[in-house]
Amino acid sequence: MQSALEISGDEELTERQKDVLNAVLRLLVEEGDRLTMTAVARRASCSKETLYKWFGDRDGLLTAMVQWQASKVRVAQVDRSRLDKSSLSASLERYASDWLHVISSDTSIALNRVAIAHAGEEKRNLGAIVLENGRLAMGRRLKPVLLAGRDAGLLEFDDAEQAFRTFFGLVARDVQIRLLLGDRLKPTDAEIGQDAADATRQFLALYGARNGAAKSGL
Amino acid sequence: MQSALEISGDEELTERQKDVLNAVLRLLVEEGDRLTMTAVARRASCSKETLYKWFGDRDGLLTAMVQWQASKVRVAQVDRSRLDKSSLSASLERYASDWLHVISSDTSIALNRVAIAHAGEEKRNLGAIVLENGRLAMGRRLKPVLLAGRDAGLLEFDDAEQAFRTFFGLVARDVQIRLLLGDRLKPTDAEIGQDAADATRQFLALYGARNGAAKSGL
DNA sequence: CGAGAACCGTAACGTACGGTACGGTAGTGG
DNA sequence: CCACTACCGTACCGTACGTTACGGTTCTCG
Repeated sequence: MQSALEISGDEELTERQKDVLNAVLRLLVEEGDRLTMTAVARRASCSKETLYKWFGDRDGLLTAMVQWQASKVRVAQVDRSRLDKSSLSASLERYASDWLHVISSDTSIALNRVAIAHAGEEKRNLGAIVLENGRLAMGRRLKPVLLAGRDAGLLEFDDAEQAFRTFFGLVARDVQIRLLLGDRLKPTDAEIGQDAADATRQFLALYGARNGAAKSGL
Repeated sequence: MQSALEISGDEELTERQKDVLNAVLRLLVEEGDRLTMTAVARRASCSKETLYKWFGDRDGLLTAMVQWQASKVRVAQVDRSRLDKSSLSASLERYASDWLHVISSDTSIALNRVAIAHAGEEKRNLGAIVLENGRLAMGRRLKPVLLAGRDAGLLEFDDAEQAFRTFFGLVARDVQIRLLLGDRLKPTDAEIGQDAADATRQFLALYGARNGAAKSGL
């Protein structure tokens, strides 16, 4: 048994419940927000009564699924020891590549779509959950790397948040919005690798030390 | 009278019909995709019968509204004569500022939300309409400016599309996705001006001529 | 003025779907 | 064996909302 109103996501979910949430996710990728409770029950081979007992209502089911997925977002951590120019560059490139893979995935697209559709609602704001565990979590993870790079004299910036946002822009560009709007873009692994390398090179050109010409305005 | 299936958007719309679509837009900003035909009729002071006669069905109404709005997206055109470093910079900054204003507006957010929610549907793909008249239209308008800048020896790049996408990333960064997900961000005019100036400066640092260190990878 | 079109306001229809109830089965514990 | 729990499958209920129908008003045109 499980209270219908959990906050943190993955805690206390049984395997069976995760199976159900997986079914929800698959259905969401296929059908978008039009999925029905009946379809979920059939796909997960469970009864609607169970769905309502576990998750409260339709919104609770979607929220649980989004929280559960959000709790799984993990991007490679970087060891901040022995930071030199090439290891910093490699870390940034790794981040960029991971991030591009995430936002290009079917599940991320489906999740962001449903979160955007339900953004700004009073209770159970899916947009806030996805925002917190997507874009904002990325910022929290990358910022220490940027600060370490500055401490090591490899980067120059005043505001780590501004620097991160620039990096974000150079990496993501128009990819996410185009995919969300249904553009058939789907970059290949090779393209993602290339884009990550380009973005990293551009970021270092703008914020790398010994490049006074390109210092950010802030 | 009007066929329910128009393609290009603003043609053949009477003032009264535009009033109705304006009501739809206002309602969409307030309520999102949950707006009902009854609410539209009440807000627009028209009968549901009229709505159905003019627009066919609910989807047709939303499509007409999105097309109509899309047909209104116009960003300042730049005169390509007398292109020098400062006029190019001013043009880019103007573009960046206009674009940030657009994507920060309530109507753009509402429109993109509904388009994303309905993206990838078979018929009447709102995502495609918004994509075509938003991001892609921006690209078509800015590319000639970039090419003119290259012809004038002010910019260096191989692929105008790649250069534009970088500019797009530097300008938009995480603003659009955050707003779509419900983040209270709402940059002020002053912030937009600052961001536009920063993005332009960064873009010129990367792609401006006489800056060999920062050439794009492609 | 009369006929008809265009439209408003509202009542009515049909249905899809969220949510509930209930009977049936398997497992568990005493 | 009995009581109990947890669950499946399905039938069922209530309602919101898309869609249609219709009576009444205004306007145009002859």
